[in-house]
Amino acid sequence: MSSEELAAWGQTTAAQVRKDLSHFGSFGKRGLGYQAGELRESLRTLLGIDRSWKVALVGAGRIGLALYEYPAFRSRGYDCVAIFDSDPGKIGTAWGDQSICALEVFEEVIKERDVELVILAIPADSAQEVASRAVEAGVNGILNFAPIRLNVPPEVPVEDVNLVIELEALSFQITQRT
Amino acid sequence: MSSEELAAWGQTTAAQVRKDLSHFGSFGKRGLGYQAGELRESLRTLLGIDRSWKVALVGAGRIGLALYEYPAFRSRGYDCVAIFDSDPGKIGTAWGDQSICALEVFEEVIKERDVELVILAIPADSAQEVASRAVEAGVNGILNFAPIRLNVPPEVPVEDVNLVIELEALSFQITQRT
DNA sequence: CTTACTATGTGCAGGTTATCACAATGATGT
DNA sequence: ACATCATTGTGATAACCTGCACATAGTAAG
Repeated sequence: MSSEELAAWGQTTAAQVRKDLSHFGSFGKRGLGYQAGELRESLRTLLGIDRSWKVALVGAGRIGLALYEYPAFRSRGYDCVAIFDSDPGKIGTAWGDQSICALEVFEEVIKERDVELVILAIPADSAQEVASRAVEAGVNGILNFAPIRLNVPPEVPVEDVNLVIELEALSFQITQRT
Repeated sequence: MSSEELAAWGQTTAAQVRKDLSHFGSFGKRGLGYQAGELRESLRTLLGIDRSWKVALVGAGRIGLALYEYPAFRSRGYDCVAIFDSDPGKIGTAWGDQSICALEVFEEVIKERDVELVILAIPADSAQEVASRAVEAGVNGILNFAPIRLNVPPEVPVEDVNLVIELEALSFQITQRT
């Protein structure tokens, strides 16, 4: 596979592909291109996705459920090993093989099950508190669906998914188009 | 409100705030700062979010449901005026005040209800087809949850939300941290 | 009215990112 | 063995973005 092909696939340019890859090493053969399977495995290792990650889901609402049932999730090695919610009516009930835990036992469960990533699918007003507790409990990264900027130490990466902002970005581009 | 305050709020610098705003005009008063409400309205107009947008949801699965029930959605002026699904068992049933339509009547309904934005919450293998049909039917923008790069004409903006990539970005950052 | 003060808007400099273009290099065929 | 061809990896160049620093302009007080 040539950088040209990879570029077409990823909506970028051949030079960009080569520069980006060269940042991490030399993966191709001159005159021939890249051996796809081999490149794939190198990148998987490099990106840290050649292993499985233990994930906890906070928030057993509709977004939480959608994520929990998302097939690509498990197939890509993200194992949900705990679910939390603040609603007493949900605590103790189960989704699949996971029973929903109370936030009171958050730290305890996180440590016990060696959770590395936390997904926050809760309202904005409780997100900061849970995020701080997660960091304190030793979590390594946070995927945040709450529409709020989390304040966490810089060594803990946070990825934000803000659905409203995505829609607003569309609105802006359409408005500009004219 | 000073650019300093705005910067602290948005996790950036005062100079950045002023530069960004100056791109679109002069909103502040020297020696005084920005009048928050006034700035807010100017930006809303600028971003095209000072009005409501008609949205169609394609895919009445768990992700679709989570989005449909997401309160921030409607409160920000995004009105879901149609829901589509390919599952015959779902067609005709209703979510709230919206009855689920078949994809066979997609173009018809899109045009009839003046849909401007389409949210794709369907599997990757049917996403491209629906996207093309949406563009053909005159839709102005697409919010895509399918893990695939959509091929659409450049005048139709697409925003991608790829949950797996978000998690993988976290994995990468954590892996690099060491 | 004048002076002191505050915070904007912006020219400039530094740094980062993207693009170009080509020498280096390995494969292929004669 | 040699020439040809294809495609990489990378130095040089250009475009872009960020942050600084200050002249500018509006406010407030005496």
